[in-house]
Amino acid sequence: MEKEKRKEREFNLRRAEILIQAEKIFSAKGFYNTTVAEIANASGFAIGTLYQFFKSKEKLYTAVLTEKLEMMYAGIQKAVAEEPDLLKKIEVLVAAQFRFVENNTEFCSIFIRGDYLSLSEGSMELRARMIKDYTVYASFVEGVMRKGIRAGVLKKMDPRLMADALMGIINSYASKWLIAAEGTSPMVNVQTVVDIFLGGVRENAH
Amino acid sequence: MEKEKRKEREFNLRRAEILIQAEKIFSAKGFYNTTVAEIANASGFAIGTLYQFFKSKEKLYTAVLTEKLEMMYAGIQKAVAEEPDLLKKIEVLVAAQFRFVENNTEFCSIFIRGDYLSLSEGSMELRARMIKDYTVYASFVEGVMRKGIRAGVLKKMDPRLMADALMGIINSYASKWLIAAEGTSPMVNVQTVVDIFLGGVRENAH
DNA sequence: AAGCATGGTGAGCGCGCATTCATAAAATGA
DNA sequence: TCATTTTATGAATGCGCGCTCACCATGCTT
Repeated sequence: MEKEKRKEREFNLRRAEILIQAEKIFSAKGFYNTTVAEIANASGFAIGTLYQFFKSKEKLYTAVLTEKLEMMYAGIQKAVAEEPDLLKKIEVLVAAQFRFVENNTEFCSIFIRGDYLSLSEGSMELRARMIKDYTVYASFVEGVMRKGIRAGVLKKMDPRLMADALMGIINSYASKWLIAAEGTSPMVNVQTVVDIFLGGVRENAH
Repeated sequence: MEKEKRKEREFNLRRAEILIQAEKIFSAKGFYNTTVAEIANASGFAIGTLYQFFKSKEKLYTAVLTEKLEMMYAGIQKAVAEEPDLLKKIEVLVAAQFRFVENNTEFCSIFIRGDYLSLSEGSMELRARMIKDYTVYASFVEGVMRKGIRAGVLKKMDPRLMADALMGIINSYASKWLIAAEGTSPMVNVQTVVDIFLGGVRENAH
């Protein structure tokens, strides 16, 4: 029946609108200082209406967090997979991550705040899911490193430790940019990250 | 007057006991899921008594966070200053930081949780102080890099970006260890961090 | 157009918790 | 020992906010 489809489309539109507003507010004030009334207000619905889309404030927060995060991980993995050159894969990864941060500052602020680490009881679920998603992604990065090692373009070293180091550098630059973000793009640092990660900072003998 | 001294000593002892218990609980459950009653209970005081030591829950949290953090920064800076060799300064820095993490897991968990990013209104104070302390520390690390560059042992590169990269790697390893911490010491990774940071992960031509 | 149903509404309920303060206990000192 | 100051106590208070639910409006069917 056609009706049903339209209904569903509208439902999803409304839901998406709520998610957008929630993202803005959670990003500005954090989970605990955001009220459901505020989100309802911003998205033009009554409080009760929100509860038709999301069972609880925590579920709403969970949706904001997980849906985009999975998109990000998937997008990066796709971009990296499409680059054949093993060393360039790393550059593509860094660039993809920075691009995502640049285009999703509010979302990333929520992520960095890390309120999901502190939700009570009920949402060990969310915590677990975030950790799982992260682990899967980290394993992917580790895989990139492993291939590099096999091919002889990267040093023989625990690929997981390599992956952690790269992700740490990226995270550091991204966080700094999110806090300071003065008109610049994080993309200007892609090459620096790659250079440091691949070649280190030591001035080698000439 | 001698009395006054004893009073003060006792006051500080009680205060310290409260801080220790608060650290434990905040670290386990986060700022928002910890109740003042719980802390009072754990430290063996009545609720009202806590308020003679700390004006509010936020002030208590602030004290837990800032007092040790300043110790950490000071300790690391001292250790690094005492090492004359410019390259070894970096190793000393990494080791000092990891040692602190190992000996202060509860405190570091609170720090990593980052609830201080989400406190409302009143504690823009705390947020500002944390950022200031961090900035000062980052400038110190930057100074270490700058000296290395001047001396020709490090590449000519923005020393602040170098510092951010190093701190990012350290942070990544430290966080991972705090979450997983299975009997190992984070110290086993000092050399890896230094190696990656100084020499990168690229297999250079032979 | 008149019922019927589905979805929207927001005032109010209930609860959890930070904070206070009247009172009790302890310390001080004469 | 008693009067006085200082410190400890935890029941009671007040408030903020997540969530519910009795009612309303819109649209669909006949």
